[in-house]
Amino acid sequence: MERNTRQRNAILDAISEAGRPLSTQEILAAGQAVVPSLSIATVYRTLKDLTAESWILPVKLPGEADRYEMTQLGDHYHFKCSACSRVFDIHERIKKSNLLVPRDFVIEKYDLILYGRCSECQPKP
Amino acid sequence: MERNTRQRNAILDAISEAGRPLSTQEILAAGQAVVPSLSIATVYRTLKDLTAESWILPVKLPGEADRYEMTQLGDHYHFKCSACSRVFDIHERIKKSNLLVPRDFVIEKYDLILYGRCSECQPKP
DNA sequence: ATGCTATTGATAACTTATTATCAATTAATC
DNA sequence: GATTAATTGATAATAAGTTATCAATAGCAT
Repeated sequence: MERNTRQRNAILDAISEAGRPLSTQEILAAGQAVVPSLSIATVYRTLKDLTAESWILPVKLPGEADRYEMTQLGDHYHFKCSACSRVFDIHERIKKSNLLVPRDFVIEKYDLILYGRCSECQPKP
Repeated sequence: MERNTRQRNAILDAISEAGRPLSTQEILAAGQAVVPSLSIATVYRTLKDLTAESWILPVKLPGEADRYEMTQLGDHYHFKCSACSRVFDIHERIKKSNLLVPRDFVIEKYDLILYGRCSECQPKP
């Protein structure tokens, strides 16, 4: 892209300020809070551009559409709340020595996805 | 289902003998080796039935269609070869103490997916 | 402020995986 | 072997997410 538009800024701001991966619908809603006319087509277009320019990265969970987060977050994994469906970043690493595979298999990377209840979704005592 | 058909037997045999999760196309190919007329519609129908009867389970990887494996395998995780695209079972566990999340987050379950090269797909030295 | 053209918004089209349809086939019973 | 209804095969239909289309809008340079 060559022009600085309100839509593009709103989308990148939404992702940048979320602190967790956002779905396209979450990005649309957050963007429309700033630019009410924002359309889902522009969201997809802009996500594609921002991804190509390495500002953001897709976060893939099994059976779900891609979410997006800023690239500079470094290695981490993800926690999905089974109640509110939000995904959170977990900034911890697993010791690679804990990842056992048969000899002759070589690990290049791995994804760890945790499922459970986030702090806001604990069952009432 | 109420009848014992060659198609159903071929599909369940394929999954049972594979020793790893199979995609619908792999199941179709393996089944057609026994029943050449086997159609993809029958594969999907039978997978649905076998899943409902708990003979098999879907294996979900991010961004990919479900694969299927036998249910009795117990807890384990999966390794996908980036060269041949096959998925293998890894019968190891992670120590739960290695899974750190913020306080007030409660883990219910997790998926660990490894990516790399399987023993048959190592780069030539 | 004007003009040019990239970008947007609305929606149709597309994609890939899966499911529904229905005539033909076949397993199970007699 | 004939009967009958469940199952199959071929293909159309569906679903959900994403992309393409194109007239209208709005950045940016002048």
